[in-house]
Amino acid sequence: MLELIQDDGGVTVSSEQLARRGHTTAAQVRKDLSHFGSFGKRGLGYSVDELKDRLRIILGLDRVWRVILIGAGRIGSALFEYPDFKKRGYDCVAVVDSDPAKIGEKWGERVIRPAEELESLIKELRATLVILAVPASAAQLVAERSVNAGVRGILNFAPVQIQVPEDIPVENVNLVMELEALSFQITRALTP
Amino acid sequence: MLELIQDDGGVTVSSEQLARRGHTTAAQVRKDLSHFGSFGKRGLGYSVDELKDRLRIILGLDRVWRVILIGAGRIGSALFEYPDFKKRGYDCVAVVDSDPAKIGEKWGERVIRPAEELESLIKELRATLVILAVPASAAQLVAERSVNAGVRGILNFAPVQIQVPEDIPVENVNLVMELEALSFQITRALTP
DNA sequence: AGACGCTTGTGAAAAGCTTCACAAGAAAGT
DNA sequence: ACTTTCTTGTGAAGCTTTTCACAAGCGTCT
Ligand SMILES: NC(=O)c1ccc[n+]([C@@H]2O[C@H](COP(=O)([O-])OP(=O)(O)OC[C@H]3O[C@@H](n4cnc5c(N)ncnc54)[C@H](O)[C@@H]3O)[C@@H](O)[C@H]2O)c1
Ligand SMILES: NC(=O)c1ccc[n+]([C@@H]2O[C@H](COP(=O)([O-])OP(=O)(O)OC[C@H]3O[C@@H](n4cnc5c(N)ncnc54)[C@H](O)[C@@H]3O)[C@@H](O)[C@H]2O)c1
Repeated sequence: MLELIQDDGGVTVSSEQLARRGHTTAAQVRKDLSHFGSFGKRGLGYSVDELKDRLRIILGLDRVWRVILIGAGRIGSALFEYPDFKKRGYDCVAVVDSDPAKIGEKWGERVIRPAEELESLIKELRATLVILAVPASAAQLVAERSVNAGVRGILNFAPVQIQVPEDIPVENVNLVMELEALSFQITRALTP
Repeated sequence: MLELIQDDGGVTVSSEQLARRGHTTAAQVRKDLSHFGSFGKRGLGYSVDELKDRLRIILGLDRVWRVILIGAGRIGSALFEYPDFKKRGYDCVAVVDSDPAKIGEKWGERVIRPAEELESLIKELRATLVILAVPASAAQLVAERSVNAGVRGILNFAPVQIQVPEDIPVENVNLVMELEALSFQITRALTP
């Protein structure tokens, strides 16, 4: 988005402009940014270059995150080939699966590794994140093993609530719930 | 989740129990449920059966929703084979794609239809929801066409903000953002 | 029937978040 | 140098959500 503004020839951007694009208000943008220091110029706005740098640092995007994909099934393969992860700094350094038929299969540059190697791969490759794309029944165990091996965050596709220590963030992707959210909004609109 | 409680032999469940499982507080659960009427029994809790029925109605899950999948690519094929959608009342009644090489391909019971038929399929099959699994560049146009043909809600996988009328709910699935949320939380924990 | 143990439903208080409003600062023109 | 025009940063006000606290209700045991 900031790139678009630069392409339009802007070197600075006001909270008002950011708000319009981000479906929010100018005051909100300023409050949010002020939490991370004050780097806007009064009367002018924010330097797009500086804003990009700051956001990169604030969001922790100023480095490449090493990710291990656990579960080489349907959703796993779609995710593996999703180019945006790499583009945005998430490097899938390994894929593991428990199915002997899949182990050894070549996916692009990577070979599917056996699930038993999960801990050693996390340590050797210094992976910080895992993507959990295994059946719900396996999710809790695999998550625990990952955390014990040193993983710092989990993106969970299994439709279960995973229990891990408080300081390990977990983001859940529950597509059924997203559809249910749509159903709810549609239903509510009809019966107020 | 309510099924689990039933399997454990519970016919009623207290707000306290619900809260523990749902990572929230008992007061919160009661407030939420009280918005839809008061159907708990004091001293006892909520009847699991009744709660299930009520939630089904509240969430609009008491009917089957007809969904059309737009884009038979990597993520589209993973979603199509995801059994939980059907199980939870979301029936994928058609798949469309613009790629001539894919049109006509058989996916289970369905045949991939040409993208031009989108409007007529929505009308004929009375589809209420679409899942947008097309490249970002095509998403806005396809969304507009869907809404004009009568779709009431959109689950959008393309990494763009879609503009549709206010009364059409859109749920966005942005996996890169989920990873960035993890990165942010991890980074923030390190540098307070 | 009455006492007791639990749990809901709901005002009221607290906390959190958003919007308002404006002094203060930065550039550009006069 | 002064005025005008923008726009930030931030207390204060306003609003929403969450938590607290407790009377009222239900079932059970004696
Ligand atoms: N397919 C989808 O569109 C979709 C969408 C949302 C969520 N999900 C969820 O994602 C998970 C995977 O779904 P899927 O459709 O890819 O299923 P899948 O059966 O195609 O793939 C699961 C893979 O995990 C592997 N696996 C099982 N146990 C393992 C373990 N202990 N360690 C490592 N690998 C193991 C299996 O061998 C298999 O290859 C499920 O929990 C599902 O509910 C899937
Ligand atoms: N692969 C993933 O894991 C993943 C994850 C999140 C989001 N996404 C997003 O989902 C979308 C699809 O991703 P993908 O990996 O499946 O891509 P893909 O290229 O594999 O599939 C896209 C499909 O859409 C079809 N298509 C293109 N234009 C169309 C149109 N106008 N009407 C109908 N069909 C059309 C193409 O023929 C293709 O089959 C992209 O926007 C992507 O950013 C993908």
